[in-house]
Parts: sequence; structure tokens; C-alpha cells
Amino acid sequence: MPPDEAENRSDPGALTRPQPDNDDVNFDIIELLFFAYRDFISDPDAILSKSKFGRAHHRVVHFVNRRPGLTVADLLETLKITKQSLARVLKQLIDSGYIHQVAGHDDRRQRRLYPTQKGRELAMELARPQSRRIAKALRDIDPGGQAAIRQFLKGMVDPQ
Amino acid sequence: MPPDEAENRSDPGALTRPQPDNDDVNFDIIELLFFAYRDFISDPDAILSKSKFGRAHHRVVHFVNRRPGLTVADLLETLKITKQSLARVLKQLIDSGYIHQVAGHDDRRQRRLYPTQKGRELAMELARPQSRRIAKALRDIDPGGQAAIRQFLKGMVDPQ
DNA sequence: AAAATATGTCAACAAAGCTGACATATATGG
DNA sequence: CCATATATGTCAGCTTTGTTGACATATTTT
Repeated sequence: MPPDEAENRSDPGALTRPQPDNDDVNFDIIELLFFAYRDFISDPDAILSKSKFGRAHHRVVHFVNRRPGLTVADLLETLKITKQSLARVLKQLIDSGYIHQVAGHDDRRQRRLYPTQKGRELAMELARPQSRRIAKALRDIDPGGQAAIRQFLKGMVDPQ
Repeated sequence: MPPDEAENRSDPGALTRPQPDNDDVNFDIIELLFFAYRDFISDPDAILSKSKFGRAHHRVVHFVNRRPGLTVADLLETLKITKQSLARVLKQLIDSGYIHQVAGHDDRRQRRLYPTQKGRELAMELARPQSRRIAKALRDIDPGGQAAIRQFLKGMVDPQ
């Protein structure tokens, strides 16, 4: 008799044993990623909760700060959201003076996005606690281990 | 004259240089975490898009499968969401026969949650592509590097 | 000149979070 | 035993951030 069947006999429909890692699945890293990301975004979220902006604004101001001059299309590709979804938050950031847009030099249909000084400061303020968390997590990990971490994270990303 | 001021002279309000890592911030790992997580959740999302469930259901069925018998309070603490938010998705999972609840043995106010066979199968189906992605990212990383990755992810999580 | 492209915008909707208020069952402490 | 605390459920309404579909405008490409 398979173990689950015996289990079900005493408690119909309810599997009572924990589900451990097995050949197919790597539950522990799945969970570590969930917990790490959950707390990683809690830092900027706490700061943003006192402002009129949210997570979506954070992402936009982050990437505009990191890659000044990117186009709207670049940003959509990076964030993997629709232009209507981006439009809402981008408009608020532009209207509030955090981001500045300029028609493209070669292709004047493009809107190239740049942070203002205020935008750069916001991006930095939000990045700081996240960086502190990362620094703490990397402390006591040797250079080889740190390289492995970067390689792993890169390997998790879809090609392109 | 500070460099940003000179920059602003020719292009008012727009900082045009990329923002590199510096002492305060570790932008590259911040971004790697964003991209890794973005694609990590895209696998189960694609499967769920053909069902009546979403990400929130995934999280619930995952943790119930991993820790059968956890209480509603445990789950709230793990997910860090409100009970009203959990109630919506949990009810749907119970009504559809993915999760089963039982009054606590000692404390009968508690509702202990268990996966049904169907629930366990869903959790596994959603975990499988994520595990494949993880396995691929870990391939070519030696045991020491893999230990560093686990240590890093654990270090990113808030204590408790 | 026609077609394609980059962007913006309107409207409606869905998922998943939130707050506040209140109900019920059960446990616990005096 | 009663009063209070706790675990859970539920109603109502709101917010943020995602989605589709349709259509407008400016500019580039063919």
C-alpha cells in the first residue's frame, strides 16, 4: 500500500507529512528566494508608504536612474509590463519632477528618460537600505562565494 | 563647480550619466535580484494563467503543502499579508478541494491546513519549472558556491 | 504617398493588497 | 463561573498595479 493511501485512511483527504525536497523539486531554494525577496522589498516599501508613490514608481525611477536616456520601449522591455500600466506611474513621476523626458536625437518619436536631481536622490534613498541588507548578507562570504551568487542570479534570468 | 551642475547646464534637469555602484549602494545585485525574481515567478504565472488561480493561490498552496497542519496565523505570518487578503484565496482553494482544514487537536479555535492530493499535485506542478530554472542556474557552481548562495539568501531574510 | 513604428490616452476590468468593523467559538485567568 | 483574550471568519469599501482593446498623433521607413 502506498504511504499516502495509509495516511488518507486515518485523515481523509488531508496529507499530513511535510513535503521534502526530492529529485524534481528544490523547495528550499524556492522558499529562500521567496523570503529573501519578500524582505528585500519591504525596506523601500516602508519608505514609500509615507509618500504618494509605490513599488511601481520605485522600479521606474530605479531604472531611469541607472540607465539615463533609455526609451519608453526599453523600460517596458525591462519591467515586462504594458505601456498603459507604465504610463500611469511614469506620468506621475514626470509631473512631480522626478523624471524628465527628451525627444530622441536620431529618432524624434522616442522619448528618452532622464532622472532629475530629485529623481536621483529618491532612487538612492530607496536603494540604500536594500544595499545595507545585501552587504550584511554578503558579509562573511568570500570572493569566490560572492562570484557564485552573482553567477546564480544571472543564471536565473531568461536569456536576452 | 560640482560635475552634476555642469551637466545640468547643457541639459537642464536631466542627469545623463549612468549611476554606477558606489560605497553606499550595490545596484548590480539589486537589479540581479529583480530580474531573477521577475523570471522566477513567470514560470508558475504562465501555468496559472490557464486556471482560475493566481500568484496568491500559488503561495498558499505551496506553504500548506510544505508545512501540512500549519494554522491560519502561521500562514499570515509567513506571507506577511492580512487575514482578509488571505481569506479570499484560501476560501477558493478550500472550496475547490485543494486544501482541507481541520480544527486543532489541542486548541479547537485553530484551523489547521492540509493539502489534498489534488493540492499537493498543484504545488508540485508549479514548483517543477521553478526547480528546473534553479537547477540550471546552479549547474557549474561547486558545492562551496552553492553553500554561499544559501547563506546569502538566508542572510537577506529578516531575523525571526 | 502608404505603411510601419514609438508613444500617448481613454475606458473598463481583474488581482491582490489594505483598513475598519463586527461576529463566533474557544481558551484562559481571576 | 464569568470576564477577557485569542483564533478565525466575514462584510464593505478602497488602493495599487497589472491587464485588454481601441484609437490618436507624430515621425520614420519603404
